[in-house]
Amino acid sequence: MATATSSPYLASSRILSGPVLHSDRRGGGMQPGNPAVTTVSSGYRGDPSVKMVQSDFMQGAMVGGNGGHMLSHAHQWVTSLPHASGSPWPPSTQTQDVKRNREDLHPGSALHHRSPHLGAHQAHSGSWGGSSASHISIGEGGQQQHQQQQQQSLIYSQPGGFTVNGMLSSHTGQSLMHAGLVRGESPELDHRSHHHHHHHNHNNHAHHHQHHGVSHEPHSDEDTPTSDDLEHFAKQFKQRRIKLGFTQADVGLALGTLYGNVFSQTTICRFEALQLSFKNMCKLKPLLNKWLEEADSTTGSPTSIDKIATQGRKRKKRTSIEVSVKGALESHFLKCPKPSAQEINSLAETLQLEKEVVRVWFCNRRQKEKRMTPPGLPRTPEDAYSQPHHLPLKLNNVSQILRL
DNA sequence: ATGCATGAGAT
DNA sequence: TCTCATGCATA
Repeated sequence: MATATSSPYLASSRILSGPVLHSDRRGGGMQPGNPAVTTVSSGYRGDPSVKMVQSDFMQGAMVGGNGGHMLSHAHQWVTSLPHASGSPWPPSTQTQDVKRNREDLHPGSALHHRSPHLGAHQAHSGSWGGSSASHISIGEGGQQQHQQQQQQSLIYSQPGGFTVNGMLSSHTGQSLMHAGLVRGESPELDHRSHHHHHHHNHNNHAHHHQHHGVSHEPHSDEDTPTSDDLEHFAKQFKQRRIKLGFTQADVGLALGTLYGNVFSQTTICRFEALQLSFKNMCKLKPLLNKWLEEADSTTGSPTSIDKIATQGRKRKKRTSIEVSVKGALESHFLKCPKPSAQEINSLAETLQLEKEVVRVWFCNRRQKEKRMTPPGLPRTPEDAYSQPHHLPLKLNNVSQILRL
């Protein structure tokens, strides 16, 4: 495999369609001594224009240790033999260029039909002032993180009208009736009032909506859902989405046309799998909820959105790190999740990886640690018991809550 | 479904 | 530089 062929990042070639090549897995092991391979690809990146508002809430420190119980993560990196191959990409200068455009192009949109029925919406009351937080000890291993960054973005709600792709706004007044009538579920969500009162707060945008007295449920968006709400919603969402015959990618695109925010299949997938940070989950939920309402209220229509060509930007090829190397990285991570630049350098040398690759690996590893769901999230309650390790989720959120 | 990557913002 | 939100490219 001629991997690595061309320059690592070609800056100017906008290869539209040519899948340049991909090779990555070593097949025969050429190039001994190379722990990682990289594949070439051309990519584009795009559309920096979207952002959304989000309340910057907690973010927190996560960790594994906690008072509850174990926290060691089990992971499964096997030590397999290293295949060697790949090629190191030369230190190219990456000049960046800006580009904006949308990415992703794919015509397909599923237009299956959807069955009219049910609606799921969440009803949680809202603040989770009393959610399950209480006392957990965080911290350990390493350091405390404190950080909380908030990014603000704006909200875009398209002013009504235009219905993209055929979906006319024919929502049958669902907006009004949701929580109230529909929804035949809500097993165990919301309020698990524990003790404690936290005021979450500090959000820049104050939103206080007036409650009109009754029946109307609080707009399901806008209030901070509890982890259970999110969990429940995600599940419900996935189920509906599938029934309606949409793919994760379809949803991502639809969100773009509907609200101006395009999301990739990846993001939708992560949402469903609760693999996003709590804050991120909260941000996306309203949008997805809206899409859901639109989707099941619309009666058959093609979702067509054309995609414009994308212009290209170069993306560094993805480095494929060998299992054994990953194992080494993992070990180090356990010892020190936040290695200094120096440590990164030496590690990189030892492992024969680009320093940047190592740095990014740690960043990603840390991020992973912060997700809502631990690596092998028990899919069923039963599994929860059978699986000793991993925090039963939600615990993670607690830490976030505690943060503030 | 995920691994590695990019970038904006906060430090 | 890190964190965080996101996504291309992959398996």
